[in-house]
Amino acid sequence: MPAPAQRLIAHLDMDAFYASVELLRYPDLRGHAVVIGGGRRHQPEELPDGTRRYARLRDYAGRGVITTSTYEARALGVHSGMGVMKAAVLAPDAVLLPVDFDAYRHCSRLFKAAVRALAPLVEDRGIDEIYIDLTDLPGAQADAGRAAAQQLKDAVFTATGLTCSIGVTPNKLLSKLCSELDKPNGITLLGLEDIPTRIWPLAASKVNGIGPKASEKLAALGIHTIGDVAAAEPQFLIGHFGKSFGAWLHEASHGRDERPVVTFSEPRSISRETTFERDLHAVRDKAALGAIFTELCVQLAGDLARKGYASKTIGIKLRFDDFKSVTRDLTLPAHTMDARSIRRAAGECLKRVDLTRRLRLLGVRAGALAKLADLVAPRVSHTGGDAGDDADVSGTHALHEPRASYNLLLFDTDATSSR
DNA sequence: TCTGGGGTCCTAGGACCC
DNA sequence: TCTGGGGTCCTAGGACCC
Repeated sequence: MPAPAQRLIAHLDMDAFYASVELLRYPDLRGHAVVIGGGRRHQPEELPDGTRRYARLRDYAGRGVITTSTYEARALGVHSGMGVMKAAVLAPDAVLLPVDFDAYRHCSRLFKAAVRALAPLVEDRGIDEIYIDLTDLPGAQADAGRAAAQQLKDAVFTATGLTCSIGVTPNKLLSKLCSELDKPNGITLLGLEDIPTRIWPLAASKVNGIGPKASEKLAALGIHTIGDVAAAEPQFLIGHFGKSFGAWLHEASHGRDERPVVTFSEPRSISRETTFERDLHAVRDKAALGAIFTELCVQLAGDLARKGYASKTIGIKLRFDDFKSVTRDLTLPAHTMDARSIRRAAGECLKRVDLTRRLRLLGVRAGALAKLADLVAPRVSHTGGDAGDDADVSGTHALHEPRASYNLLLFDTDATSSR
């Protein structure tokens, strides 16, 4: 019996994506330490002589984190996730630019379209990275995907003017690891036979799925590299990390991963949240908090409508001044996409939280989503008053196990609802 | 001077039903 | 006074990722 052909999976990761997009429009910053992040209010200023004046990290005051930085800034120790104020200590002269998601989304669409034109089996992994299944791409197997990877890089550059790094291996886990190995602007190919020499020396934390907590726990057990994990007994890992995660650690460390490239998936939740410029108190800042709360619900309702979903479970998220977070949620009798219904459900959730401490973040989430089209699928026509037709429709539904409730709460009729 | 915003998945206990 | 198991839904928290 012939063995099934080995898969050929690519992971494509854009190089310092947000920062690189900014350099397209501010080419004079090329070669400089540039950082993207913070709040608003630090747009470059166009001067009469045609040059620009940029904000520097040292000028910044307030909350906010670094979203991305150029490789020059990273060399100074500035990394994404770092507080801007902390980064300013390390690199006071670095240029600070505000985040412009519209621009990044535009470039994201361009590079993904360029890739799909060459290889259609693409899995979205956020704004700046994708997996691509090259297994059945004509000619790709001949050179383990090298020529295909180069073509993809060329196409991305032609479409956007941006570079990326690509890893090509038999699965997603290894490809994700490999796209990092020759960054920026690199191609890394790897076969299963290369795992001991090229994968096992890497830190365990490089594996997608081994985060800070798991790394720390592994380190406490004397396990630092992926090879250390691979050398551990599966039962030892299961004993310390549980049946599911422990077994996965063992498989992952040996480079085994059967997950397919998934070209489409329905969203599970949609949310909006905001961190306040200063911490707010439920009583003393009631008005401000209430306005923000309502605004989040209105935005969320807009997102649902735009994307064509209704939600049956509304939740809130609070973060207190001590950075502790809590969530509460409420499942409704029917799906909704109405801002006032969302606001009312979120208000019920809020009542279940102790609001003694001041708040730094408030969020609203819509879960248990159903596509609007599925909810209203069978015509709801009351024009003729044809009871027979209606009965027939609902009978069909009872038999066919509706995927979602029909009872879509489109409008809030409760005039006394809180504001 | 701390730490954004948008997601996914997993675990675990209790309710409730058969 | 003792004694089931399984399945699903709901809720809360947490790890992790981009």
